[in-house]
Amino acid sequence: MTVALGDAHTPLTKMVKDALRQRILNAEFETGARLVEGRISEEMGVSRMPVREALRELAAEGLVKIIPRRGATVSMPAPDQKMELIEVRATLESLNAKLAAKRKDPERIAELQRVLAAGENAIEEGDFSQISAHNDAFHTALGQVSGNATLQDLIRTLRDQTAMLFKQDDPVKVSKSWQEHADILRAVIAGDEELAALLAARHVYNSVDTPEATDEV
Amino acid sequence: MTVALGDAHTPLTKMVKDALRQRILNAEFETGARLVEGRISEEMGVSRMPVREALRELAAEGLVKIIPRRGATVSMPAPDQKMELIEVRATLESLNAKLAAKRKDPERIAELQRVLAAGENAIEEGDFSQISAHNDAFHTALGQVSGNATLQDLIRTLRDQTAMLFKQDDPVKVSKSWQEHADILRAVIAGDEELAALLAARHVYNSVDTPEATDEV
DNA sequence: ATATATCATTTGGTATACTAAAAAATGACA
DNA sequence: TGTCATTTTTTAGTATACCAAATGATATAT
Repeated sequence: MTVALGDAHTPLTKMVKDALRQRILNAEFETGARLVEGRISEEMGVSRMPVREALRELAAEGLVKIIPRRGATVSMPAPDQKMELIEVRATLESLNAKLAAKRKDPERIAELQRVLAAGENAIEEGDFSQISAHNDAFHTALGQVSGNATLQDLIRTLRDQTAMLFKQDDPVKVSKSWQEHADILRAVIAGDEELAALLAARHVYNSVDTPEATDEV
Repeated sequence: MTVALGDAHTPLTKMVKDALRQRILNAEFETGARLVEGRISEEMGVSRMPVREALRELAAEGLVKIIPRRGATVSMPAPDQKMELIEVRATLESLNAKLAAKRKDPERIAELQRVLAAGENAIEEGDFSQISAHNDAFHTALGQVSGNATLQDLIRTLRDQTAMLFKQDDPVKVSKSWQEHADILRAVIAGDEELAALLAARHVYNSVDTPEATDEV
């Protein structure tokens, strides 16, 4: 019984789950890789149960695929399923922006503007290390404005599921992306629901990491 | 160790999950009721583990709420959360209809028409016992036409979560509802994406079981 | 050499046992 | 009589144990 992640007071399942999610999203486990309960539990120094539960929960989120009596693997969405995910995600992000534009709660908007500025700053200074954190922050803040918590949960899940499709490493694309954030924000502030919705949807499609940079569609 | 649901070959977790879902949706457990692992496992004649997993899965679907060290309860969405759910569901059903109208695969459409006719028949004959089954069939078939499996999963989950808001017992409403189904289908067949989307969204809002029949909003 | 049958190993499903947190009950004191 | 401390009971979290299904390996027969 190696002590590694064990002890500590928060539910083990949660810790295991977070650790696994991290490693999956970091591509530390490649898609399709088997996630054997026993091996992971041993490695993390916990029993199989928390691992098992964590895997189930990740499966519910779509990051992991479980086949009865076969075990868990890192799920690899088929190409057409990727499109499906993006389609759904675009729709929900669109709704999110629309709701935000409808409510445009001043306080939250101010917060949103701070986050936006922080992100733009980072880019100007060429600091791309925190980009995905800034990205998260912006989208979270936007979610706060829209005020639909249920929607936020769904979007977060979809974001995780599609994370690997949005590898942001090209500086040009990143700054383009933040330009779009600013545009969305402007539409929200103006209360232009339709424009905000449109821009948000387009933002998702634009952010997809296409193998080669094709501008035409 | 009472034999009740035990033995049988499909994973126990699934059986327990389905049984619990059933009972929750049938309001056999009222919202807010505690779902104690030990009690349920005893009652169903299985060990706590499958029950535990089933509860977790139901929690992921939103039917159950779990608080660490406190256990599970039948989740009762707050009034404003209900609106959130409906808003999201309407949006996704709308996307679904839109995609269906875009693809309008002839075979699937034929199937859809059969389901629609069956439902209309049942209503004409005054057979309301199978209404929710017909409803499910129609929406499932429509999902087949749209072809986005990911979307179907999400919609199904949302449908379960909002099931209690759509108690269909008023015959007048039921037949109205099927009228709307027909309208949606017509739009899909015509390939009119926008109309299909609009009607589907409206259909969700119209189907909400308002305590008293207020036509104005 | 190939195919099939048998066996061993791995691994997931389920049960049981133990621990510790939280809730309920009890009792002491003001 | 009400409030607080203490004990008891309940219940969720975790670990371990066992079984059975699935997979891979080996041997045997054709």
